[in-house]
Amino acid sequence: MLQLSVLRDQTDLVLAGLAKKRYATGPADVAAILDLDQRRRQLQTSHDSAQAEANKLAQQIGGLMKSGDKAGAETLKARTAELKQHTQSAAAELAQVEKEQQQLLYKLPNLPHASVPEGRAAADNEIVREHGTKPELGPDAVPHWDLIKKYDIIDFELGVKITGAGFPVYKGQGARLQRALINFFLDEARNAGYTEMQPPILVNEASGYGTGQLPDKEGQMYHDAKDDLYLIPTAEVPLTNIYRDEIIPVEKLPVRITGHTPCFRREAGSWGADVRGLNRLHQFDKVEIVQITEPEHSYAALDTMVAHIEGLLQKLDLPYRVLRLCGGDMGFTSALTYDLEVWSAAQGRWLEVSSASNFETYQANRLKCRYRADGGKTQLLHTLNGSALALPRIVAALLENNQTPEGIKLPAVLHSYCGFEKIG
RNA sequence: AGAGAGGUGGCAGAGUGGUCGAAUGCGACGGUUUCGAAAACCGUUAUACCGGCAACGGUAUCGGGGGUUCGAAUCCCCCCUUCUCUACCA
Repeated sequence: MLQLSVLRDQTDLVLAGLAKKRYATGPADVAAILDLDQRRRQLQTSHDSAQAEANKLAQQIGGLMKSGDKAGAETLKARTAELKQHTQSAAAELAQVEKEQQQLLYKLPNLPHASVPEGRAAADNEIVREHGTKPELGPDAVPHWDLIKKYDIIDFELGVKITGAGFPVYKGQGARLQRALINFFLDEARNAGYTEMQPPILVNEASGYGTGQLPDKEGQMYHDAKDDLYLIPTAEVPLTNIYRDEIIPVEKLPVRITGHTPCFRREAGSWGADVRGLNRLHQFDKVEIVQITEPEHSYAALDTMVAHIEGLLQKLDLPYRVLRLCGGDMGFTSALTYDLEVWSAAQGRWLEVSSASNFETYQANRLKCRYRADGGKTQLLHTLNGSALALPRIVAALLENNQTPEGIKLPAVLHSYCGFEKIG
């Protein structure tokens, strides 16, 4: 959520940012918010001064009652009745105005960082760098959805039977590979200074609001109506919400945490050729890294996160590229996002395996996640997160890129984690 | 899930309708003292919003929300949560 003070004091900057993000109704929404803000402040002032008078009178009435001056007390009571009417109507209108303003604020996306390229869609994203060489596969090479059947390591039909489409069953070496990757990613994160956490994978409504999944995007999450809990779409939600309503002591900064969780996405619609096999699932595993930093350090932190993720891909020997997302393709809450994509040799295309973002104060403002700068006023922190990494497409690339007639040869770094060197 | 008891500031813990943003203690911070430290003493020690250039003033907040009242930490209702016992389970 954008800060009101920024909307007020830097309106032009906000409008330019919203335009870059391709947010159509920016000017109208901002104007409406500022109008409501003016009204809100008037109401607040009027309410507060009436309440102040009423508080004084209440004290005087108390004094009169004690001294036995019933008549005097009654006179003052008449005045408090008037005041009460005023404060009540002002409070009611104030609540209404605040609610409207809040709803409009929730609708506004974050402003993009200056380095974010202009653009509307994925084709406009900026390729920052490419690393590694794409493997040359033989003529017999097949996509991962054929490989998993050949080696019987991931079973989609079985998942359909148990749950439904998009919930695969990992079997034998497939299951062990999953566990190996999770352990590898967590160990790497820990070695990079992230504290490992195991958060709940169901979250309440307040947490959904904190990181920006709610309102408006509830359709993308599975929801348990009976207990009003949401299955997390990413560990970002519980991990970041650990720091909701916290004033973090400056010596504890930066916060660096990591966690592995299953992730659940309803992904309504969008089925087709691009989403075959492991490319898009309703349930998948992911290791997430989260940082919370002072504002002046957040972009350096984002760079270290991207470097960490690149290190993982290098150790897995996967060719990858780093993209800086354009304004139109970025997430709603992000100020700057790098996507990392690995080359899927048999599909002949890039697969997104990680997204690392700096949210600046956008989430922190919703979360009320603050610190105290130099003993002075509290100030909003910057939140960041990145996938390090999401498993399914990594698995897809590992299977496809490393297929040989003798089986799938896994990268050396995974041998001890898996307990085997090849699949098949 | 059933029964009972609780939830007060960073922590502990008073406070059952009136001047209570809240006693007291601990902790933390600043100062006096000291060569330095401890001890002692003095002072400070929440968050948000509104007004103000500021100093400062106002309002709200005693788990959350609503209600009664001129006035609520205190009374009433709903919800959340913690503990004890029972039930159930991993």
